[in-house]
Amino acid sequence: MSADPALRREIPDATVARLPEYLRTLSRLAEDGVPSVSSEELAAAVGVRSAQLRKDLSHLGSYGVRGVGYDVETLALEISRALGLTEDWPVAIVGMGNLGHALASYSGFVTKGFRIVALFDDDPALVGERVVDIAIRPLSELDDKHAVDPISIGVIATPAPAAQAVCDRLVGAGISSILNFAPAVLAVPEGVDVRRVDLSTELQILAFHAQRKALAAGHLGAAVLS
Amino acid sequence: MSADPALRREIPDATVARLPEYLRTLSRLAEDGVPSVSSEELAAAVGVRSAQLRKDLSHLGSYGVRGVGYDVETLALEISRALGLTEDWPVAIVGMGNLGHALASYSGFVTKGFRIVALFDDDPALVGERVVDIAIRPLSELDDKHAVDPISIGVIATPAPAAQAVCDRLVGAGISSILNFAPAVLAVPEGVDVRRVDLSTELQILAFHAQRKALAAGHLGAAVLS
DNA sequence: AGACGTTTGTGAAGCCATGCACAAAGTTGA
DNA sequence: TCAACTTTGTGCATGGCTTCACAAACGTCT
Repeated sequence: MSADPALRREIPDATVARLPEYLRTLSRLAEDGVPSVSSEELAAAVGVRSAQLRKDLSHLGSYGVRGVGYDVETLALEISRALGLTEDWPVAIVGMGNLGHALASYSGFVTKGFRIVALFDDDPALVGERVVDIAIRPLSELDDKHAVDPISIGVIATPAPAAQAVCDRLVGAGISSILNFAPAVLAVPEGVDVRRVDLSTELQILAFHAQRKALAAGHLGAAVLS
Repeated sequence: MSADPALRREIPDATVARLPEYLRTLSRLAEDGVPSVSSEELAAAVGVRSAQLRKDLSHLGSYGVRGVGYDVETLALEISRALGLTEDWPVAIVGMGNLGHALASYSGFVTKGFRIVALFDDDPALVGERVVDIAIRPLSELDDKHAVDPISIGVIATPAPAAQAVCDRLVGAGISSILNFAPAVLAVPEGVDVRRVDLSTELQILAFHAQRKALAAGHLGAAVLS
């Protein structure tokens, strides 16, 4: 009757954001031959409260055994299913500068569930070069349906000024999941998901806390400014 | 009397996370010669609600003019001050593989407030190489106080297995702000800030939503599983 | 079989963040 | 000078996430 809670219920965004972390830790445990974990142990390894872990997992279904814990293999599989990693997602990277190269050869990319199927860059000096056994092509070929396999996820690794135009092309090609490394806010139609990863934003957040600590610790006056 | 609200009041983390975005947009407006913006305009450019923008800015102080809006230059300066970007933060990158190279030459790094002062890698094939005019050195020199300028922020761009050991070294050298690109949870003492940027986590979150969309759109049954 | 110890799954409470709606404050024009 | 208009700053309500605390469920040992 009731099939898969993961596909029926609503899973909170905050929970979804933590699932990859749980999965990574579970995979490591599985490699080490650990058969099962308690919520307390797993939570400690990931760095969250055990109650939070249990509540997160409860959104996927009831895969634990009371008095025992969770079977590592089973739980890893269920999280994979919830995240949609049981099927392969074809990924394309646009912008093959330093960052694009790093992303393409990043091992974590290939792990599970994702497969790079296309690399794009309009720089003639880069077109034709092969990275991880895939030739870099000009972005114009993205529109050509016959030249490109289906793509589920587009990664933008271009400079900021080019990001919006690239994004429009990706959306035009039917891609509705985009990972944006360019420091730019992208305008997209309804139904398209954009996640942004920004190095300088992260640095600035660190700087804020660093400043806070510096002020709290040493010279907590520093009022002699204006 | 009351000096700087940014240094006195508590600024919510959620607000701090948005300030860099506001700052980036304001900088672009300043370059374009725009003298002032309303909360409505700025919010639209960043992609948030105007009420949220106003509430965020209210935590820094009262820098707007009713009936007019915010002076672009002034607001940019105040956000910079709140984030601690009026002084330079020396940054070190550990792990000069593909990602480390990309980070070192990433333009956004140099923009404002941050300055790369050291590059480390223990691979003999990399030691000595110069990137952005800085020579790569072995990590052992980090401990040598005389060989390294003060460092405020450490960036970990190593493979996951090495991350914890590198982190321990950074902390041992007195660094209390760490940006971690390795897919690993780092254990650090109280008072040390770690922010993690993980590509595969972001991809997995995208995959979750993509799966959700696929199920909702097409075959919303798919119950023929178990 | 039954009692005991352990761990899950979850109601309930508290907390933080978001969004609304409006008074206060400022500008512009007559 | 005064009225009309614009936009900020904020009290309040709403919603979501986190944490607590405990009953229900399971295995184990006698």
